[in-house]
Amino acid sequence: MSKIRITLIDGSEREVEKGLSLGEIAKKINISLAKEAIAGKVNEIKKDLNFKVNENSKIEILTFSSEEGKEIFHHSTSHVMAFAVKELFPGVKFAIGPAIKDGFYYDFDVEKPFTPEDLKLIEQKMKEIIKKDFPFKRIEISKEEALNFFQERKEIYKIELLKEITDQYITLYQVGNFIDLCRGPHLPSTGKIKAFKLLSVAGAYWRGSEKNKMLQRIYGISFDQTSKLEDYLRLIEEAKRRDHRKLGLDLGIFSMHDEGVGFPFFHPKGMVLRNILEDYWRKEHQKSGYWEVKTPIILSKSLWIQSGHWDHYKENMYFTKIDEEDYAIKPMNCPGGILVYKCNLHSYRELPLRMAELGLVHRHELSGVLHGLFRVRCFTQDDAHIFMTPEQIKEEIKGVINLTDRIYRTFGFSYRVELSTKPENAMGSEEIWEKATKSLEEALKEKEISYKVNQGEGAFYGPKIDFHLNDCLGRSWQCGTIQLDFIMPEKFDLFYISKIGEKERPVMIHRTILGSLERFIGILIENYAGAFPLWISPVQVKLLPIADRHLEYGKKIGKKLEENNIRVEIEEINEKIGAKIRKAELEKIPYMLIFGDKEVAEGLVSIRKRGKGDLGSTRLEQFIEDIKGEIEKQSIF
RNA sequence: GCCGGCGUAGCUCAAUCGGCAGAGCAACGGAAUCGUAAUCCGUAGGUUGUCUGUUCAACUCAGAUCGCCGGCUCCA
Repeated sequence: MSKIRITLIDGSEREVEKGLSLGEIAKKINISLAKEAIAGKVNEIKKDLNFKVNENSKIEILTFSSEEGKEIFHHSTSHVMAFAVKELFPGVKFAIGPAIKDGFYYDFDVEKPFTPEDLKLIEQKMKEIIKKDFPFKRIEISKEEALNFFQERKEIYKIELLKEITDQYITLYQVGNFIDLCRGPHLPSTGKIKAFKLLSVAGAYWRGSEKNKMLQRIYGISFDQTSKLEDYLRLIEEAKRRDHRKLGLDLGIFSMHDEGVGFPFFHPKGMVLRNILEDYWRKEHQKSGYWEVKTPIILSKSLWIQSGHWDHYKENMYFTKIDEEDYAIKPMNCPGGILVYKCNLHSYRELPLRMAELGLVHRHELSGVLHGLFRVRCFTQDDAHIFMTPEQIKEEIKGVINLTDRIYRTFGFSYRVELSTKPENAMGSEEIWEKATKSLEEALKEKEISYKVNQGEGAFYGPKIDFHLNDCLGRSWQCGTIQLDFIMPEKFDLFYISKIGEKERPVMIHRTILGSLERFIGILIENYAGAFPLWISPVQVKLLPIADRHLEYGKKIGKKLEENNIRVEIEEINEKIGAKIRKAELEKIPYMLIFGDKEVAEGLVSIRKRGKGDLGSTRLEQFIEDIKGEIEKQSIF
């Protein structure tokens, strides 16, 4: 029997018999690898485990621990779900059923939407299918045969998909008696799916377009081990426990009301938090050479026509009338900033001119997208507009990246970066867009930051870099954005006087770092589960007297703490110390100071740290010194 | 905006087939003055989101409407 050479991912080579399947090769490499094998890659192309290798190749065996393996695993589970749905609801038509970041979904066209009870039935059926360990069979047929096959079954969505495939041969996959159009690869058999759960049903448009029919989408997740499913479900529970909408209300940070849907109300504790963030933000921006401005919320329609918002952003804007004249509530801060720039004649010596604004903008978002502080109809952008010469672009962008990085780190966030290019409704020439996009790319490359490109997702006036924060549960949130703009300066005829005394056109950067103060506060609440780091905690210290007669001492030390700019509250409720502690713990206050006869007599305080417990007693002066140091450090623990 | 689910006291949740709306926590009053996550007793709290209808009778059934939740689309 002839032999072939295979190269493994670690670079090692070995000789095997020609015509072995990937699964058999896996067994030769390592028996436990063969057990875990999901599919494989031959010369970078994903293949089923029963794919026979007939020539020298680079081989990789995929398991659940790789992203690609996981994806195949989820995708196969979606086929199992579709099979179950076919068994239980014979009339359904099948759309698409891909793997997604967390699990998979399948879109079905059904007469009646699925109910939660239906999900249980489907799960039950899936269990049966998995138990029977059906093999996934790959079928290769001509495009014409495939068309006939799906036409007979009136699978209109599959036919639509098929028509777009230009390959001569089409692959189908069969599990039991469910045959689906699919590129594969798949698990060898359904028995590999050790744990799965159907999570939710939701309406979803065919091909994501509002113009198309709404289908029923079932979301699910699956794992190769039961314990992983349990971990995942725990994570979902944990996320629910941290929900900023609930915590925000409980901790007195903000509230929402029917009287102003999408417009958050900030409560006293929330304002403390917000003001701390703003103070910190201002300090950082002063250090980085920014000036701060404030521009009005309502501005004349003519300004929005000139800026292009009237043509490109009207759907999202609110309007009003003043003295019979049309006005708009600002959805962005840039036109206001531009008017400030235009007040003076600017020399090249002033550039780059960095103008920051904590600007309150209003945007009409569709009612269905509103979500706590994460998605609102009015929010405060930590905006800035930088006016500069074309030569300064790259350095300025790098400067913004540095500032962003520093601010995110302060809160303990890592992040990833995306670059969005020219959208369909863009203003300005192809050439300008190309130049702008290139500057952003170059800055990222020089900073050695890896990024993902989103084709066609830029703003209408320019390409952008987006920053996505990762929180402690592994979720990500869009916050910062850097948008390069050659168009507004043109529209508003901005200029500066160059070295040789001529008028030159500046370039603009629009940028945010926190993104929206409101959203950022929501993220902080969830990331810290409401237990804020000391330096941003609305209340830093709670004073807990053992008995009523110690209240007076408490007021004295409260005053001393206040004199040292420490945010303090005293507990005056008539309760036992255990109850007072419990209350303070639930309020997630970082430090509790407890004092009774002993402390009053000796001028001490007993320190209790949130989540940690009793730290013993110390002199008040010592505590003040320590806590001031800790606040100064902006420690995130 | 679209699809589905849900709206009962400040919060968390009960109320059988359509038959007088109830509990815990919180609040308030009182007793106890207590040493590191809940002391005990009492009081008050409601047009069951809103409107319309069916019915002898509606928290319960139907329709409309507002809001919330999960998604789709969109996004800071």
